[in-house]
This record gives sequence, structure tokens and C-alpha cells, in this order.
Amino acid sequence: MFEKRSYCGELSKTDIGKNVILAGWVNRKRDLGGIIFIQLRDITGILQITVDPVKSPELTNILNDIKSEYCLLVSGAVKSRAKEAVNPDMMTGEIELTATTIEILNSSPVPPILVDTDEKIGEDLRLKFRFLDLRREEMKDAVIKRHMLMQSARAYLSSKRFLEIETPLLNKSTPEGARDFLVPSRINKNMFYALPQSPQLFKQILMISGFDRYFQIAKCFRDEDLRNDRQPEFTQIDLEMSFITVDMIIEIIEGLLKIIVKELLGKDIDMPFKRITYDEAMARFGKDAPDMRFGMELAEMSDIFAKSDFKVFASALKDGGMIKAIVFPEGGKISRKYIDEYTEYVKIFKAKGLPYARFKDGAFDGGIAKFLTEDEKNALTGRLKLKDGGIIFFASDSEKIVNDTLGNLRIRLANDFNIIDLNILDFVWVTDFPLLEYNIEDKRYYAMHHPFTSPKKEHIAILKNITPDNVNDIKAQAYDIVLNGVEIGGGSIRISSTELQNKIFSLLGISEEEANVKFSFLLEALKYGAPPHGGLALGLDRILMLLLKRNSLRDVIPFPKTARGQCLMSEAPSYVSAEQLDELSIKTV
RNA sequence: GGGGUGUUAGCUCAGUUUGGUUAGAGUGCCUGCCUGUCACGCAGGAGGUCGCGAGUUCGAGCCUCGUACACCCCGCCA
Repeated sequence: MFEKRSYCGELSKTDIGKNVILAGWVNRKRDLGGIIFIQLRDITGILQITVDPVKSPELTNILNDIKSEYCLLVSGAVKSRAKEAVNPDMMTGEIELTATTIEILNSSPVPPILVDTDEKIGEDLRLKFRFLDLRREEMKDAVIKRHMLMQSARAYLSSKRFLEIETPLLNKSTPEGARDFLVPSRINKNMFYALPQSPQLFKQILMISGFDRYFQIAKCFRDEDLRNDRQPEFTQIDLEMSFITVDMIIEIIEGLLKIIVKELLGKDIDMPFKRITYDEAMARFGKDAPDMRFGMELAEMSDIFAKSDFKVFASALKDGGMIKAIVFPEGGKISRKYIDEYTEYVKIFKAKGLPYARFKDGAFDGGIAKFLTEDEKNALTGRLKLKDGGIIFFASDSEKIVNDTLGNLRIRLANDFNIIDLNILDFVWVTDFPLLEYNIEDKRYYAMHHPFTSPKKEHIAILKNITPDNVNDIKAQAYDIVLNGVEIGGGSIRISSTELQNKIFSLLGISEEEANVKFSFLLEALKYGAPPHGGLALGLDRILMLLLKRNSLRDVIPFPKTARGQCLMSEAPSYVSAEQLDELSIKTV
């Protein structure tokens, strides 16, 4: 029977008259008394099965038993529907199957969540009963699109001479970066493997080994707190190339993203993508992942208010801070209630307040308008290209707080007033990231990307005289790819010289000894004719989330974790037996 | 580590300015009727530890405190 199975969603008018066998689940059953309809669902779609108890009395008993989510094997003839019975909203709405036999392959209790519903089901329930949730159209679509994405990435990269090579999941722990998930070694008492945060070191080794183009659809693990766009285990399309330039990498990735978008959405996207430097992104959008689908850019105001008597501005400047502003054009929509809400909102980013002023009938009004001098008003009007009805929001504080405040407020306003065209796919490269950043509390430098990132050639010289003040002038050959304001990937040209690598380690406060303990195999390998190389990793889950317009990574991962890192279905993580712990020489507290 | 929102029937939610008799709706489920439905329809019915634990009160779904879980945000995520 199963050998000759047809699929519900693949039958059409051309199959009319054929006898077919279908296997699937009961989506809905409609018992009209004299006639019974069963919507049968399989991976491809839904087909209506009709049964006439008068003509098929032998099916009557079985029909009484059949309920939602029963698993059935049905045989019968494909028939065209009468004109008035056609359902235009259904893919198979012109045909139906008149059942001659129905076998119940398995029954089902009343499902706790309805598969065929548009109603929003609580996420905890969906995760607990994921096997039912995955039967829902939305999830099924995500899983299928995920497959399509992976297949088209494999085909494309293979065609560009990339080899798919696996790297170990059981790795050495490296304290730099995110927290590692640790795996105890039974054979080596008191020792631990770490699950990879990314295959970074191994893919560089592969370059040195001469596999000059590598890719992997790689599972990565980071033991950090979760968000709607962050899971403890996630998937990267990871790649690395030898003998390349930043432009070459960018071109290959643009080609990859283009075919992915074409495959999943049937859309053509324009190439090449926009490019913006990190410094410009921070200046204009306040974020290193700018959402450029709308305006309302941040404007520098420090010079205009250099002599301001307004205490908030004056003290911010005196403390070495800055002043920026954004304009929301439809200020009339911003009621007192919104102002209060946003004033509260920006406190999240450590802003002390949210100064604002309205521009109406050629004059400033409300908020801090009364503190503005004529010169300041004129300068504001010009720089912000103020139009009637606009409202200006200011931030004055340290650069970080100012950018965080206005960068996030800008997005918040755009969302609250629906000014973003959600059909746009806005890809942008962010280039020239700083190589290092200085942490005031720890009084040391940290790698912005990772310690193997190459500085721009022309900036290597500055490394000798690095200070917390000029650290930002040293740019890396590092780049992120951003889609609609979300980072979907990043990479860099790597350091291929032992000498430079050691120099960077010393700047990062990693002693030669320490570096040898942590990265000995890479440092050793670099000596043996390491080719210039670089690469990038794309967040597969995030790309899928954005392309399918889902709000969370959990909606594009078949079996995701909750915000506390638990799997509500399998109930991982869990306690383990004393015997297991004994074997590993581990004591719990 | 910190902040916010939520938790009431299987599911999605309402629950009244201000605490007051027997906690409601839609849907699902069960029973009956129904030969062209497609969110079938009609009639009837069952279904509740108001997350959990304390407290205030004559009286708590509602107020207070604690706690668990889910989601969102800050920190964190080279």
C-alpha cells in the first residue's frame, strides 16, 4: 500500500479519475449526516475526502471513530468537484477524493493545541507539544524553507569551489569570548571539552592545510543569556577562503544571499549591496547594525550648543560628552503620553532625560524651546532641515549613551508609527570596524571581532603607539552584513603572520606562554607557509527569521530552547544519576 | 545579576471605578439532528486548585509579600 502512495497537495485536475492511496492526518472532519467530509493533511497540503455512508455502508463504523489528528490510510478515486462545490481558497479545492477504503493507522487523544487554527497559542504550550506545533502550516513552512536555504547554500558554494568539511564539536575551551558549554571527559579525569562557539580556529587550520575554500553548516554553542534572536545553540553558514580580498568575500556572499532570497521568496535583490563604515553607521544611526529602511538619522549638535546656557547640554559637553538629535516629522502624533513613555524608555539606555522641542508655524514650542537662543534655533532649522510639525528629540551624554538612546528611540518611533516598509530587504555591509576597544574598568584592550582579525595594513604602524585615545583609529579588515537592522553575519581577513599575531596577543594582555597554551596549534601552523586568508559566518537562523518575517528564532528552529535555555519538550537540561557523575569524577553542589 | 509584562475552562481571552451571592464568552470536547460542507449549521451537555505559598480582611480571581514558569529589555553575547 505505502509504495503506491500519492501526496494530498500534489493531486490536481489532471489526476481526475485515478485511483490513489493517501496517508496523512485528519485536519478536520465535517459530518453532515448524510455525507461526511474529512480534510486529510500530509507534508504537501490538504485534500478533501468525501464519504457517502449510503453508498459505502462498510465505512460507517470507522467514520464514527475518526477524530482530529488520527493518522489514516485512505484509498479512493480522485473526482472533480461540482462547480458550486469548488473551494477557491484551497490549493486542491477543485478536486476531492471519494473514499473506498479507510484504515486507521493510529488514533490520537484530543490534541491540547489545535493544529488548524490561526489563533495565537501560548509559546510554552507550543514548545511542550512541539510535535503537534510542527504540524501547523507556519512551522511546517519554516522547516521546509530551512531545508531549501541549506540546500541552495550547499549548491552555490560547491559551484564556487568550496568544500564542505566538518570540524570537531568536542574542542578545547578558550576563555576569550562567550562562555563555553563544557563536556567532561571520562577518560581524562578532571578535564573538559568545550563545544565550539564557532569553528574559527579549525577553519583557519584548513586554509593552512591548503583546502583553499571551505564551508560548513555549523552548529555553534554559546552559554550566554538568551534573546528572541539568540539561542544557546544555533547554526552558521561558516566559510573561509585563501588568497582573497575583502571585496572578493563580499562578492561571494552577495551572490549567496541573492540565490537564497530567490529560492525562498522568489524575489530578486539588487547587487552590489550598500556599504557603510562602522564610524559612519554609529554617527548616523547610533548602531553598528543600522536599519536604513527609513530616515530620521542622528545629527550631531554639540557644536551648535557649544555655548548653550541650558544646563543639561552644557554639563554634558563639559564632561566630555556630546549632543545629538533626531527629528520625527509627524510631531502632532506625539502626545504628552508618548513623551512620558519615551522618557521612561530611554532610561533603559542610561539617559537621564529626553529633551524635546516642537517646530510649528516656523517657531519652536514646548519642551526645551524656551532655552534655545535665536542662533541655536537658526542652526537647528538648517542642520535638521526642519519642516513644519516636526518634533526634535535630543540626547546629551557620553557618546555611548547618546547613540544608544537615539539609535533605539529611532527604531522605537518607526515601529510605533509603522513607518517602515516591511516588504523591503535592506542589505548593507558595515566595514572598517575598530580592531580593538578599550575597557575602562578592566584597563585593557579587547578584540572587537576576535584576536585573529587582521588590522588594515595602513594602521599596523599605529599599534606601536597605541593608547586608549587613538585605539579607535586602528581599523580592522572586518565587516558585518546587516539585514533590516539585524546583524546576520560577520567576518574578517585573518592574521597570517606569526609575528603580527603575537603582537596582537600581547596588546590583548595574553602572554606568549598563555597564547601557546590556548592557541598553540594555530600559532604553530601559521609558521608553515600560512596563506593569506579570511572568511565570514552567516547566521542561518537569523536570515531565515528575517526572510520569513518571524519575530523569534524559536519560530525557525524545529526544537529551540526557552529564554532560560530549557527544552520544554524533552525537559533538557536535567539532573543526572550519581553513577554518571561518579564516572566523570564530578561532584555537584 | 537587574527591570518590565503575563499566568482564570483543553485552547484564546473577559472578569465591572472601589474586595461582596452560584466566576463568564468564543472555540474545542461530548450527545442528538442534518446529503455539498470547507472555521459547516442547529439544539443540548460536560468542563475551573483563578500558577503555587503565605498575609491583610467578616469576606480575595481582584489588595500585599514571596515563589515558579513563559515572554520582552538592560548587562552579557571575542
